[in-house]
Amino acid sequence: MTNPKIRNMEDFAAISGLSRPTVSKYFHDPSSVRPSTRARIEAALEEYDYRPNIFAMNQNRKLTKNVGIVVPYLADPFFAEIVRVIERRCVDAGLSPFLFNSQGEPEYETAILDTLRSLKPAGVLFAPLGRQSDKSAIESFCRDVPTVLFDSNIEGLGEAFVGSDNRSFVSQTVEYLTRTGEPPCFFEMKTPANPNANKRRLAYIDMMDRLGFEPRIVAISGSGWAFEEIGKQGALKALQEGTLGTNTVLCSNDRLAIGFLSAAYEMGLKVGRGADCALRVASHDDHPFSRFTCPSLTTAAHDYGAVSDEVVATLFRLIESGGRLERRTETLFPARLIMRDSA
Amino acid sequence: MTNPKIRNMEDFAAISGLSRPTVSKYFHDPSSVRPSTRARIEAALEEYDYRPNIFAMNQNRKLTKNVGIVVPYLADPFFAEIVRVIERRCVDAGLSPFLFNSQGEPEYETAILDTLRSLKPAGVLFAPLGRQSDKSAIESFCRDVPTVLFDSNIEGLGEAFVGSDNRSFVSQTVEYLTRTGEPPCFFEMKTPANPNANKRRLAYIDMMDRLGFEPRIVAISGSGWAFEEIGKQGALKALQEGTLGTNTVLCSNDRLAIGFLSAAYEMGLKVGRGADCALRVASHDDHPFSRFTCPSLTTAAHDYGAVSDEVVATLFRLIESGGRLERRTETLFPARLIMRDSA
DNA sequence: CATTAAACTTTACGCGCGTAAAGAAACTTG
DNA sequence: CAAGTTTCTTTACGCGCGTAAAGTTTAATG
Repeated sequence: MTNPKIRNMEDFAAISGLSRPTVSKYFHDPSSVRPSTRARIEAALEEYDYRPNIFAMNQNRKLTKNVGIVVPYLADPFFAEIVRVIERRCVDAGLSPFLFNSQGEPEYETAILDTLRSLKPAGVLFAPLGRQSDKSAIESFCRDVPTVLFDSNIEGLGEAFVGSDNRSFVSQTVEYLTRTGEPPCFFEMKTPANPNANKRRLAYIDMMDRLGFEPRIVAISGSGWAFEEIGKQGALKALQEGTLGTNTVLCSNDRLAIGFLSAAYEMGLKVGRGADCALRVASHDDHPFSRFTCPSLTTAAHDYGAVSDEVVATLFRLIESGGRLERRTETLFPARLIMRDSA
Repeated sequence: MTNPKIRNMEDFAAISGLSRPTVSKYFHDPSSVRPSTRARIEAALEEYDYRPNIFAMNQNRKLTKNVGIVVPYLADPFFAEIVRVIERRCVDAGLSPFLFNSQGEPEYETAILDTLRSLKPAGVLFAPLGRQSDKSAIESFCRDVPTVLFDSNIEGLGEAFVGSDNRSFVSQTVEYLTRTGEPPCFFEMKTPANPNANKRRLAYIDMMDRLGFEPRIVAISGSGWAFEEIGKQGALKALQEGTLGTNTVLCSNDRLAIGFLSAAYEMGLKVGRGADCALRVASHDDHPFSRFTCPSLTTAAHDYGAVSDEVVATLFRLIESGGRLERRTETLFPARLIMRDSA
């Protein structure tokens, strides 16, 4: 079938009876050539499975079609899920997504930015580590490469930020919990890595104040990204020492809650709304596994679809307007309360 | 600081007082130049943060330092975890890992292979979808690109396979369960996507035969990668209809088991070893979350570390021997039984 | 059918680097 | 210190493609 070996675009242009610049134009944008020409190229493409050399292509293009996606911790199903959606959208739009995982480490994050810089991406979707991030490295990166931040905002950096409205998460859970039972304490890590955690704590305090209740923070120790384990140990300790001060617990995020539920189960404490239950537990994020916990977790859900859509849409706007936006926008999506069995 | 703008290797060689070919050699292998020369380059590197253009670099190199990593479903924490370790090893070895996610779709998997081909990687670590994979596409890919398969084997393809010994998983769980209680039924999807599932079923049947028990397969319906949901629905159905035929359930994998436990909890069935328990549930994989289920899950664990190590070691051997190995090796690691509370 | 715009061909240059060859300079060794 | 070896410099070419300019063909329009 593939009799004459196609070594490059020159060869391929020859066998399809066109000139190389025309073929080059086609690969840049198939609709930029006459339909009849396009048909000829695509017919040839069927027969000889030629693909332009990625490296040579990107070397001279002012703007590549590469898109960088950087997340702080890919083993967290929350990010895995968001990335899955974003990646697909990019491919559908003819872009080449390159996925990077900071693995919770600032040095790694900075190294990724360096790599990314030399990939000359048309745009980057970047969820920073947060508190631990090397701000100056990110700042310099954002100056050179069109970047959309998501999940964790860093004030003023990047061309735009897309994320969820932490206030909306907390106000809904706190409102629901106070309305249906005891006011909740707030269960979180002492030194959270993610800025969203801080926003949630502040929103909790504010919300409790507003409703006329005394805020009560249960800050557990532990660092890193093993949130479930940290939550479990923290919960065991808090439950044994009785430091919760209420029968209602609002966890900062679902992964901590998963640990909490595990601890409660081990201690024989039944969690839920029923009269026979010792505790109510609610949380935030709608982690992919939160519907399978025991009991299933009442939580405030990210609008995954809307966030992903907006992130990608912002990226496209950014690319189309040549890498810079008029002004930095911050888009926050509200949460949706999901009532399950845990509270 | 960076007064003269460094635009390319030429410029950089000039300011570091060396010739471009020498600098080029350094970037190819820092130890290939005299220590004093290396020091000069690295000093200059400190001052002017030059990085060679990735695209130009790879264009002419016969062998790039790129490594492709392809997994079937990244939102599965099992893969996320393995990838995390593998990625790190590659970076430490001076290779550039590129991560790809097949997202459970054969077309996507094939497209990734095409992309990967043009990335001219030194080697590829590839966990295929399995049954759904386009075998001929993979075969052709493996002919062109040095590939190590992992997780799912495809007979004869790739230069090597590294995975876990399904027989070892099942024999340990079956032995343990039969020894300590009723013989287990085997809970699995009717049409599993992954070939490991088939091997586990066969090992179960074989093991039960050998121990003189009647094998009993509970095959639930459902397709795709939402294993927890499939397991939960299947478990609800099986428990309501009483089709298990025993109080002991061995799930094909942890994600199904997570669904099963959720179903049991909702039905008020207590799972565990105690006298007050209605069911025992065990499984395979040691999924990152299996220690946080309620009750915590008794399971047979992959030796994540050993598998990752061996995968990467095989890749390095493959690269060093120029992309081909003398003979195709298949390395299987045994499981380790982890007794927790569910059985 | 003439006019004009769009699409194409030809020609040519450049991107940033790999890499090879030949000779000069710097290190080793006895 | 001479001989040999390693490392470096100089020179030069090529990779596969982007892209620009100028000229030619094709299609669209009145």
